[in-house]
Amino acid sequence: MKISDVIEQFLKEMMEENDGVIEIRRNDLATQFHCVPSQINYVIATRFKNEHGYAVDSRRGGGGSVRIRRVQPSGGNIVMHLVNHMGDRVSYQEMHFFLQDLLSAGILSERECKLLIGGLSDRALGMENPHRDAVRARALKNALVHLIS
Amino acid sequence: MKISDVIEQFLKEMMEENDGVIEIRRNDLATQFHCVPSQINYVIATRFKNEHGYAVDSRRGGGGSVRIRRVQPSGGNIVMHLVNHMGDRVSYQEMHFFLQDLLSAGILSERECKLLIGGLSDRALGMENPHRDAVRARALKNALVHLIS
DNA sequence: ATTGATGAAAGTCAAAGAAAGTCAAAAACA
DNA sequence: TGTTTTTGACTTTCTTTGACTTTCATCAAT
Repeated sequence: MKISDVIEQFLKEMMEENDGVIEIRRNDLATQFHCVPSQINYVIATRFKNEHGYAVDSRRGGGGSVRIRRVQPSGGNIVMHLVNHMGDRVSYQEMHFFLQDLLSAGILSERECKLLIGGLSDRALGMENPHRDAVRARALKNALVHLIS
Repeated sequence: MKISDVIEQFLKEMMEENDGVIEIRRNDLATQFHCVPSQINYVIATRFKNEHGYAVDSRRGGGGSVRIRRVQPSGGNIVMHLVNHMGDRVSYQEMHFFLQDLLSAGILSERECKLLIGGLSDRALGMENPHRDAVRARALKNALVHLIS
């Protein structure tokens, strides 16, 4: 049994018992499983992607930690369907279509769409393509999964 | 829970109950929370910045103290006030502080904050600093301005 | 009334500490 | 062989600590 699988299993069980949210200290977990800390990053990067329905955020520095949340079963399926059909580049136009869908499905409000349209416009992101559309894709997925988890 | 966060919380609650003005003795506060006095300076420097709507002034010497007060942005437009004072680089942590401001001012909902926190996290943006904080600053400003226009 | 000493505040700044992140080489596996 | 996993050296971010500095008030001596 691979250590990565063991850690993945452990985290997912922990999440089951915990309403879909866990908060861990990377170094503690590494100690617990006798592996290097960056192994935890590997597990998170490969097993807890947005596309799988997980939102991750973390803080560095003293008192820092990593939090992982799972999408809520209710209402999550439409969003996850979109997230999984998004690909890893999303143009501004495409984003509009996605947001239109979510708006008419009643999942996002008009204000919420506005925030994303403003924040993830070409002007806001600033960089050139293809980088820009890649950043937008990641940002949009993260935003949506974060919202419903 | 970090001691800095505890102190921040304490001061903000105190300010709530006190009409937006508090006056503290740095050394007493440090004693009360079992930390060094300069920790108080750290909390004030990171959590009570001007751009978050606080004004700090202090007197040294015998009988000295620190006064912190909430400043209402004149003209009433809190969003524009924040956007104008944001600077052209915003860290993830700073964004949290800004969003907290907007949340407690009743300008953004919790969902709207979640969208931005997820969409503009380090993970979502992907690139390295200093570029990352610059993109986040632009994106956040654009999102907020777009929202109110 | 001026000066000077003393002590009581707060301020500054950089080092140390505490976390997480990155990246690519090495190893294991299919 | 090509992909996935493991490892570890190095980096970044944030917090805590403490030595040193500056400012102010008071009081005693001129």
